[in-house]
Amino acid sequence: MAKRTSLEGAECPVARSVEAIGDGWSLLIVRDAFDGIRRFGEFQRNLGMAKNILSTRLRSLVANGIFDLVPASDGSAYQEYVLTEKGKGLFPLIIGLRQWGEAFFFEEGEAHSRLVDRESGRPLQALEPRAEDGRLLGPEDCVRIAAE
Amino acid sequence: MAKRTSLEGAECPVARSVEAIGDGWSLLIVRDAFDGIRRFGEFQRNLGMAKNILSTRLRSLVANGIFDLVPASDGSAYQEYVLTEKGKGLFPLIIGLRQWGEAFFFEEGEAHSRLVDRESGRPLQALEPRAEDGRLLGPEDCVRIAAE
DNA sequence: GAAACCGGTTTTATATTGCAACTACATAAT
DNA sequence: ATTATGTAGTTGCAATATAAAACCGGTTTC
Repeated sequence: MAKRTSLEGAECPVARSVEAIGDGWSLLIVRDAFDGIRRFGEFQRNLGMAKNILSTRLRSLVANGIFDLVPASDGSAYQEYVLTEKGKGLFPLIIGLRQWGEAFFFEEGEAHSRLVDRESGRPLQALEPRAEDGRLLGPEDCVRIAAE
Repeated sequence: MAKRTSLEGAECPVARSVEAIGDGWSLLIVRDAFDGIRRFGEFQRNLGMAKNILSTRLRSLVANGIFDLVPASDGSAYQEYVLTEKGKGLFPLIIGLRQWGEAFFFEEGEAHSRLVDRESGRPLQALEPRAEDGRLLGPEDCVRIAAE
């Protein structure tokens, strides 16, 4: 997307999020991070992406406070990319991507990787937007109001 | 991201989703659609993006079954882009982007647009991944298992 | 009937991507 | 100790995508 100057400092939270991770590779990198990937080479092999791009993406993710660069946990002289609290905050988003993909891009019975609750081994509940009082909300039940 | 050949037909639902909407503009277009935007010119003015890019994005979103192109509802000879059921399925994802943005990109008290429940006028509950039995799940409580 | 509007496409310049080669340092093998 | 291999990048270059502006044919408004 390159410049997208119209979005800098936007008053819409969606726009700011998109500014930080609204790019396919970044989302996949974060997905992998949730699966325990931490090292540059692991990301690179796993995603099959060019190293220079991975390099710039990771730099940007670190700059955006989504990853921290810390000394490797295996005692080697290398470093690891670990999710910050902000990065972990993307968990529902990645779940959302996964559930939407499962619902609309796979045939019945078509094999795909699954994300399961470690304790029960069963899939998660579908994410559902709800009102404060618990009512289930669809797109038509919501209104966006501009910044005051 | 251009080619990303490594992702075509991926067995990971996240990857397929990213293939379809993992691009900043597409996400913002969908966000606007949830706010009731339907016409080419509305999207263009609203997002401040180049018309040629909007054109290719909308074409791709239609090709991916996220929007339908239908005759304009005002009786004019023009057409409108309306979300399909699949497109509406992105609602939780957009909420996820919004809530993450609100949580991590705004200072306390900093003004931003809000999405509220139409009935109560109050903000939504935070999206929370849960196990089937209702337990709240964090990233550490989940495991990804490969396609069988 | 003229002027403005709508929904694009075309053109052109610039920025980003992706690949392959290269580098510097760390670790492992002989 | 020397050599090989692995890690984590960077650099150069060609291909591709993006952005801005001009253009264009039908539509609606005046």
